Amino acid sequence: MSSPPAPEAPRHTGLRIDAERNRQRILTVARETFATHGIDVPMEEIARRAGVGVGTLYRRYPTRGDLVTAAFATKMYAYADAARQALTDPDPWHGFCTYVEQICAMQAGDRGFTTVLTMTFPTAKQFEADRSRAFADFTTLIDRAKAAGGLRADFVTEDMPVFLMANAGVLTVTSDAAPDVWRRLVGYLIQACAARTAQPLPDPPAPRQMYRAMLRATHHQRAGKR
Amino acid sequence: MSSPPAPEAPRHTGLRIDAERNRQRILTVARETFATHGIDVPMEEIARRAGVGVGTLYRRYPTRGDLVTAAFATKMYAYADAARQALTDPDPWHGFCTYVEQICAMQAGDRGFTTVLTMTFPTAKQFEADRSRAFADFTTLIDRAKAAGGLRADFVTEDMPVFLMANAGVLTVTSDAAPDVWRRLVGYLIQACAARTAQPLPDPPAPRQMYRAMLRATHHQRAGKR
DNA sequence: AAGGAAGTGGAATGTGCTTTCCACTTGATG
DNA sequence: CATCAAGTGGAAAGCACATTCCACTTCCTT
Repeated sequence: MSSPPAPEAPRHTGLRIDAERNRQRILTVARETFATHGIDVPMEEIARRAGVGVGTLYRRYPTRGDLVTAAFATKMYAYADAARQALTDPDPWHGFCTYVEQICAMQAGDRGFTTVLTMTFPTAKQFEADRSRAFADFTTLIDRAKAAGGLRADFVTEDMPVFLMANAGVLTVTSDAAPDVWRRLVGYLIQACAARTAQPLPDPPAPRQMYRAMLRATHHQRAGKR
Repeated sequence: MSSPPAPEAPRHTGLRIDAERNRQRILTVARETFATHGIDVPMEEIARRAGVGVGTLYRRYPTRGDLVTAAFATKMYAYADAARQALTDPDPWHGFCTYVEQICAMQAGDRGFTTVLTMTFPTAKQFEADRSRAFADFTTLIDRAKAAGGLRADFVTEDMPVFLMANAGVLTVTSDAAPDVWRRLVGYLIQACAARTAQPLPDPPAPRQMYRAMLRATHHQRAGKR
């Protein structure tokens, strides 16, 4: 359905077949568990659900970040792909709106991904490459949408992560008890992006700043470390 | 500066003076610590900083929720008061915008309050009474702002907590590295509230739903419990 | 100034999670 | 089918935090 080959396929890992089978089980379980419980689930629980010992889990994925990026690799690819796809929409403004909704919907459907989209994992090469690709394509998307006249001129690429953080905030509180509330937020946000409405806005963040913000420790915002 | 008496004053607590002094120290320290580190700081750390033993802290405030609501009582009062004040603005739309900005700024200035505004504490009577008063006055505020023509007709009271959750999401990620980003979000949100721009929105949440969402356990969203 | 109620600190206990380590098992290879 | 590198599980150690408990101290009363 898209251009480059999806990063699926049972690529040869050089592992013994039983080990590879375990690796797959771990990934499958991690995806499910992160989706429903968020990326902070105990490593122990993932191991248990996957039917392996914690030792096995740790040997394959020494840090939580390694497991997270491995588990979300394909979703991250899909994320990048969505921007590429949005570029093919004949109506750039419609493409923009659809894209924002679609990504926020991806967040809404996966508690882990909700968080992952607001963080960076500097050591996960492919992962961050996908994010960069998404950003690059998104930048093109907004340029077009501005040129075509739908999108306000002062919208910047960095506004997208801001929207994702806002959506994450709504989702973490409401996803159980009021699972559609995020749509309401996104409705407001998208309307605020329309050129038609534009009033001046506070300055956008510098890209460097956003990067640093998203860099926060994997083990979520731990309180003060003295 | 406002109508009812602020809940400050060294009201007689029936405690021995040394005990009362400790209680005050605990509250002061809790306010500072929650503000900079969020409401999840270890009880132990608050006790240490206040120069008391954990035992003392626990006897005075048996649960974290008790301490949190005690520490934020005056801020909660100020929160409610802000809505009351906003009603005195001769321009209802301006009053609305100022109010939303002001509350979001309160969140930005206090990591603990950021979270507190997205939760309910059913057992803290005064605390929840203040919240209700804020909601009630806010409802009046939006009715006026709609009547005066600035605010879109489909804005509802429940949108405010949604905005607060969104802002909380942005703040938890950016408050260290990019502390002004929340202003950008709020800029978008407020513009989206303008009647001038209004396009149909997804349905708002039911009040009951929002309540349940904000009811989540005090010990933050713990992962899965099996 | 003495007695007792009120208040205190912090050691102790318990829980939940991370992370390491190694004796044992299993699949691949000749 | 024997060998052994690769792989495994789970016990154990360590850490951070919550929460209880009670021998001791401090204030207040008379």
